[in-house]
Amino acid sequence: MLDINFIRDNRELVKQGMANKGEKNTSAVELVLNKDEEWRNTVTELDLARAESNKKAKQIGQLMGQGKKEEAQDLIRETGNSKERIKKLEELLSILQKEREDLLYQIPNVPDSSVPVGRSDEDNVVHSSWGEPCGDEWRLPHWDIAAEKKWIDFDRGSKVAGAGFPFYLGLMARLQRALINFFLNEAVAHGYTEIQAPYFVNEDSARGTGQIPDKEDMMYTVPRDGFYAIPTAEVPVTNFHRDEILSMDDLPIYYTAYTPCWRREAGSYGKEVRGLNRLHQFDKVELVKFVHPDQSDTELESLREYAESLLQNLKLPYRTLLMCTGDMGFTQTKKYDLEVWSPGQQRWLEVSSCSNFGSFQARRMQLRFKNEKGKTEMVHTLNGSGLALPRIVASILETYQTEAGDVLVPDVLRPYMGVDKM
RNA sequence: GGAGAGAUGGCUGAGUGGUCGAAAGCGCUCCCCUGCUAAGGGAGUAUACCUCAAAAGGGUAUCGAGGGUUCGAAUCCCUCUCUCUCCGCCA
Repeated sequence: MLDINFIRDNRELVKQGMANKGEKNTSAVELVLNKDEEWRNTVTELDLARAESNKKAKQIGQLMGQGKKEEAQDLIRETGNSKERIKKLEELLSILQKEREDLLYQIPNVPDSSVPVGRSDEDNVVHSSWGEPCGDEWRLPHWDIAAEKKWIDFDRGSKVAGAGFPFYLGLMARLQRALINFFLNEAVAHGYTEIQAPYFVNEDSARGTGQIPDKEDMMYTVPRDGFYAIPTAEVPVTNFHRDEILSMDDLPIYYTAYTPCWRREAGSYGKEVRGLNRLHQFDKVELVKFVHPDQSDTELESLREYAESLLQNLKLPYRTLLMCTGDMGFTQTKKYDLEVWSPGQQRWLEVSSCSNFGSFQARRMQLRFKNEKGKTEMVHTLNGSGLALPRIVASILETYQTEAGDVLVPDVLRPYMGVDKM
C-alpha cells in the first residue's frame, strides 16, 4: 500500500497513476484522505481523553499511598463518564482505522515515470530482443514431442490430481531437475543466497505480498489450517523479513529459491492451457531483492539482465517487454516480461516477469531499515523469475528438436543431464 | 494427539495491582581521563502514531497477540499463537 502522507502530498499523481493502470474510478483517493482526516481527529480526541484519565488514576494512586482514602473515593466517582467516553472513542477509532485501511488497499502503486502509458498488452513496448525466432514448418509443438517420447503424462495427471497437474517421466523429469540446478547454481554464482522456503503460508504473509485482498482467487487454500499454497516463492521469501528493521549494512539482500508453485488459473481455456503453457502446479526458481530505495531502479535493470542471461546461456531466442501502465499490475512501479520463442506454436511465452515494487510491499509488511541518518525507512523490494520451468521446457523441446525426431540437450545443461541428446 | 512449563527492551534478566516505558548487568554510541594497550568516570541508547510549518516540546499506545476485570494491569481472568520438557506417533 501507499503511504497516506505521500497520497496527501501527491493526490493528483496518485489519481493519474490509478487511471493509467486502468482504474476508472479514482474516488478512493479523496475518500481515503477524508477518512484519514476523520481518523486523525479522533486519535487526537481519544489521546486527550486518555491523558485526562491517566492523570486522575495517577492522583488516585498517590492519595491511596498517602492513606487519603476518602479523597481518592471522590476522584474514583468522577471517572465514570470519561471511561465511557474513552470506550466509545476507541470503538469509533477502530472502525475508522479499518475503513481507512480498506480504502488504502484499493489504491494501486504509482507507475514509474519511465513506464509507457497504455491500456492493454497491445501497448507494451518491446524493450529488446535476442536470437532469431525460427519458423521451420516441420517443427512440432512440445506436446506432440512429449507424447511421442512418453515424457509427459497429462492423462494420468488428470486421473491422479486433475487437469494441469502432469507427470514427467524419464529424461523429462531429469531435464526439469537439471534446469532447477542450473538456475540455482547460476543465481548463487551471481550473489544470490539460496533459500528453501515453506510451500504454504499464513494469511498475514499472503497479505504482505499483496495476494490478499486483490488476488485471493489465484491461490489454493487449506481452510482447516488457515494455509495458502504458494503461487510463487515470492510470497514466503519476501515475507521472510516481514516486521523487521534491517540495518543499512544488510542491504542489498539477494535471495533465490526453488519452489513448486500452485495457481488455480480459474477461467483459462483453449490454446492458453494446451500442453505446458499453463499449469496448476509448476516449478520455478525465483529471485528476490531487498534494496535501498535509491538503488531500486538500477537493481531492476540488473535483475532483468541476469534473467536474460539465463535465456542466452540456454540459447533460446526471447524478447523483453516493458509493460505499459494498463498491463503491469496493482503492486508494481515498473515491470519487464521476458518471453521465450516457441517455434512449435509460433508464439511468445512468458517465462519471467521482473518487477520493482518500490516500498509498496514493504509498507504492507512493515519491512524497514535504518537509513544513513539513523531514521527508519521502508526498504524497496523487487522480484523476478529466474526462471519458470514449464515454458522453458516447451521452448527447449521445440527449439532443440531435430528433423530426425530427437531433442538435443542445450550445452549448459549437458553436465547436469549426462547425455547430449534425448 | 496428551500432560506440563514458559514468552519482558539489541542480549541476559528483575519485576504478582499505583509514581514502571519498565531495576541491574552486558553490548552499542558520544564525551572525559590515562603518553599506546588495558582499566576507570560521565551521558545517552525501543517502536509507532497524534499534535507542531519544522526542530524542540507535549500527548497516546505497545512487556508474544487479542479480549476482559479495575479509577489504575508487565502483574489478575479468558481465548489464541509460538517456544521448551515429557509421553505417543512418524519421514
